[in-house]
Amino acid sequence: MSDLKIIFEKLTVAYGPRHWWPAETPLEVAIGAILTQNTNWKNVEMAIANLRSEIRLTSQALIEIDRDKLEQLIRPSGFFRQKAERLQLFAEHLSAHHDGSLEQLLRQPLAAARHELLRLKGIGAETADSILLYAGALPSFVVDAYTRRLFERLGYLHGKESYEQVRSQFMTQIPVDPNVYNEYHALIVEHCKRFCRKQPRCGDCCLNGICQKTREASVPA
DNA sequence: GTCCAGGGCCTAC
DNA sequence: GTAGGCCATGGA
Repeated sequence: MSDLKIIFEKLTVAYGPRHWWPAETPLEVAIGAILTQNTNWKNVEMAIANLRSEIRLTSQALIEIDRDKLEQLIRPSGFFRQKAERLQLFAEHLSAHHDGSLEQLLRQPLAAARHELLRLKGIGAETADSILLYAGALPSFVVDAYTRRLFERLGYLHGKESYEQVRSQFMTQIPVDPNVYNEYHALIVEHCKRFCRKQPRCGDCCLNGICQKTREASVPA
């Protein structure tokens, strides 16, 4: 069994199934994925609550709402001007090419859907993979800052790998299964929120023994 | 007051 | 191709 699978199992035992990404529709997942760019999820929840209070979360409603109004509604999520533009460009793309339906975009083969998302302004690799995985249940592994931080601490990454390199490393070593990718990413986030923030606070965590950082910390100076 | 959070774009080199 | 600056809010 590969190390990545062992780590997945340890995290699963420690935290249990996460059933991640609270959202009612695929489009809502995509909205959250854009709003959470470099932003705390709590702030995103406030922004989505504001949106819900004013409009239905449909591509048409996102297109029709006044830009300034949209900016004010999503303001708590930060970077509100560029995120408002990204939301409207995304909705306009869906309207122009998929009858306003994200589900239709996601019915394509994974590679085609990913390529299409990556061509949109404001949709980078992580946001695209989050949409593919959490909105479309397509097996595209999500690499985020937590993934890098945890696996650098574990000694599997060195910080110089590209996004695509890290992604393919995961996708070749763990089963091609959206349920596994979904859980794995969610477990990484849960673990990092507890133990691997920027300011290291290694504690008695479930990965003791295989974490390079923990081993280093336990060696007397 | 400072640091951090579920990134991505643009520019310069 | 890649390093650095910029975008911005709210909570700890």
